[in-house]
Amino acid sequence: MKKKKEVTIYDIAKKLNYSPSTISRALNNHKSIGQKATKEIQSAAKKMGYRPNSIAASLRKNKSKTIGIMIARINRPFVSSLISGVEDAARKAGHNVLISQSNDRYENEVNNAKALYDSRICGLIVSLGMETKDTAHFQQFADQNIPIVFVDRVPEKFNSYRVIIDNYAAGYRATKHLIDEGCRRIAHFAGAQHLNVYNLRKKGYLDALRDHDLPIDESIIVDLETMSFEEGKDATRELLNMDNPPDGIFSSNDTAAVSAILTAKEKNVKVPEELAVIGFNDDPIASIVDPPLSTVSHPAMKMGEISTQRILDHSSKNLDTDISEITMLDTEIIIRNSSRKTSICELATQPKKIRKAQA
Amino acid sequence: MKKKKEVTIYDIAKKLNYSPSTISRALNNHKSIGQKATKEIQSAAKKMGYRPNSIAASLRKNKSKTIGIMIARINRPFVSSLISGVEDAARKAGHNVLISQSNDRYENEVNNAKALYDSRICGLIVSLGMETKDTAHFQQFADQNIPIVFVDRVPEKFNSYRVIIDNYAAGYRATKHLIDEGCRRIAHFAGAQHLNVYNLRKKGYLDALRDHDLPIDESIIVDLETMSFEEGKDATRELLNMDNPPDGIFSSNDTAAVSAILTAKEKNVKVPEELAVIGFNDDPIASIVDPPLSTVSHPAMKMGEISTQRILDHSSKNLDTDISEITMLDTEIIIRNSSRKTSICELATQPKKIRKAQA
DNA sequence: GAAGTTTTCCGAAGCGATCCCGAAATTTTT
DNA sequence: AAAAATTTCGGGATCGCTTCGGAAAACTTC
Repeated sequence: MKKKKEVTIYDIAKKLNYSPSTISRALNNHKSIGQKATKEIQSAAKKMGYRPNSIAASLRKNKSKTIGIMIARINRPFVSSLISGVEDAARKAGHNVLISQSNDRYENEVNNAKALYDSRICGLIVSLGMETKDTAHFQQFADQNIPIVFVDRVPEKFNSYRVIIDNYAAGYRATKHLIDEGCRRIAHFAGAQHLNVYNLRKKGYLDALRDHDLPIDESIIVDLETMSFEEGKDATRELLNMDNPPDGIFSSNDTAAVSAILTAKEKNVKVPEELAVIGFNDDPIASIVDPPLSTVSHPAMKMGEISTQRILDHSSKNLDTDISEITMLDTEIIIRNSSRKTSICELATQPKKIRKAQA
Repeated sequence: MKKKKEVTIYDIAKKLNYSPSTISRALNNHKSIGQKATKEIQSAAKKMGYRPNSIAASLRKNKSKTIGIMIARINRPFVSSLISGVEDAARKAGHNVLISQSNDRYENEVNNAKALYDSRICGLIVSLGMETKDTAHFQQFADQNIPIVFVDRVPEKFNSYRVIIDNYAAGYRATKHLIDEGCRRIAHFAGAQHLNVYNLRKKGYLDALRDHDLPIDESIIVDLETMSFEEGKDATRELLNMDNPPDGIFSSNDTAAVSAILTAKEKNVKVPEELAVIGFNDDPIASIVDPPLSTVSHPAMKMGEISTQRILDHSSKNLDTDISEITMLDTEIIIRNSSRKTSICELATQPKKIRKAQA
């Protein structure tokens, strides 16, 4: 196992007849080191193939430049875009990104929290898993003044940063849009209600119905556990088999919404004429399905960037973790043909943005 | 900035009247420590809220339990699934995963390599960026006996691990499938030819044509730079405007293939009757587009798991990096309606798997 | 019971960098 | 030219953990 000896600051020190401390400072452009010395040391370091050992630096400084991410599953459009945004922003600031996925299992989330803690991350970005109802496993970070940013799926109460969208407003507007298009009996695919995102979207849906004097029928409000394609399919079948089937569906995600469209087509129910559909997330499949799916778009990547910024700011300004700062971002309702009953029919692939859900 | 004092092994040592070395060993279940002592120490550690500092351990042991990933962009179906597989496997083995994306820029790839090196990862998993033609920036890892696993987009020559699919065979079979369905003039959307994946798929395409005595027409072989939706759209338009338009397209990814389907529909060209289409990757959009897209499926998550396993094995067996081991995985051709001209028409959403592209 | 084995634990030296404190060298001021 | 101020650099402790080599304690064996 051949292995080149790694070059350390001691090696450079010996070679140039400086002390290790001077080398360290010179490499970090410390002002107390002369210009010639700094230049000499830096070029020698490069020539010798020196590479800083950030593990050693982290240990000594007692803080790392690593941001941890906890999400349920990476391979989902929203999540991977979120992470992409985090990585971009972190990299620009010279930070690394450690990922961990819980696969929506609470137990994994707890263990991942430990693992991330043990590697002494300087900040944590979390989107809660499906099963998570308790947040005690995050306390250890707060105790050590490690900033936590909850994104999208956030807990009710936990002093920390929160980067979210206005789910209530988005749910309200999505529903209102269907009403505006002439729907009078709108079903709802609701997700796990202990999660803020699904809970608030449903609230928005309910209030929109109320405000427009439409009856609320619990039989067409379906609580889907995982909001999967199959669940959506089954739910749509049942809805369409009712004596009094709905003329619209507001689904809290695109996966279930797309399955609704496909299932309707299978049963020769015309979308949007007989069944208008609107989803949530603006996943790639939304613009591909036929007819293209109206939906609510999340600024996923931007949410990642902002979350990262919160952590960087927190660290640089040396703030305390017991603050509670909420950042609420705009959503956009994207109208496509799956819900366009009355409007003039535009090109299917041309999304038309209406005014923001949140000013 | 309140901050609970962190508990170290010294704190435990003082409290229980043991030496720090004993604490360390007990916590690691070292056999040279008595059972009662081990149990006593471990329970005290838990009670005191001790959490190991893996940074310190890494420094001392001169190796970390962190696997680095370099990819072009996270928010793509294939890549995010790959990463998901890596994370799952790594987590099971008690390792962390550091991610970095180059956004297909060579310069970023070089810088990310430095950053990952500086954090002393124990292994690297790479899928090359679009611009990357040179692999010198990976040499530093090999020099330190840090295993590198190239996945999917791999370099021609570099002693390391490689986890790939048989792109040639897949390209051949995809093309042959179109021929079998009756296509006689098959266009090809080819990606950047310095990348193995696109290069080999094209080779397979060419050989399939030759073997079936079909002419090769360079004017319907389109080199798309990024294989984006827009590029695919433009290319399809041009192809369909030809005096002698193709009756089939084999696209090296699904994005461009889907754009071909949508563009054809726009121009009232019937898919698959007048234009059969087959893509590559089996992205979620493939099964959603109408008609559903035939494609070649990658075992993305499994590729991630295998890559991780290579690194873990390498570390545990203390192997040398100058080996060259290739793992070639099976692909599956998934036939959907976008290419089903002759076969009995089955349910659109029912993929039909034909025999493996590679035995 | 003495000698040999085995088990159980400790001391201390690092891993590679950072940074406080002080000293030496240089420049500026009087 | 001496004193003061400034710049430039070095010594050495330290971050928290691991591990080699050895010693003390416990247990075997004849």
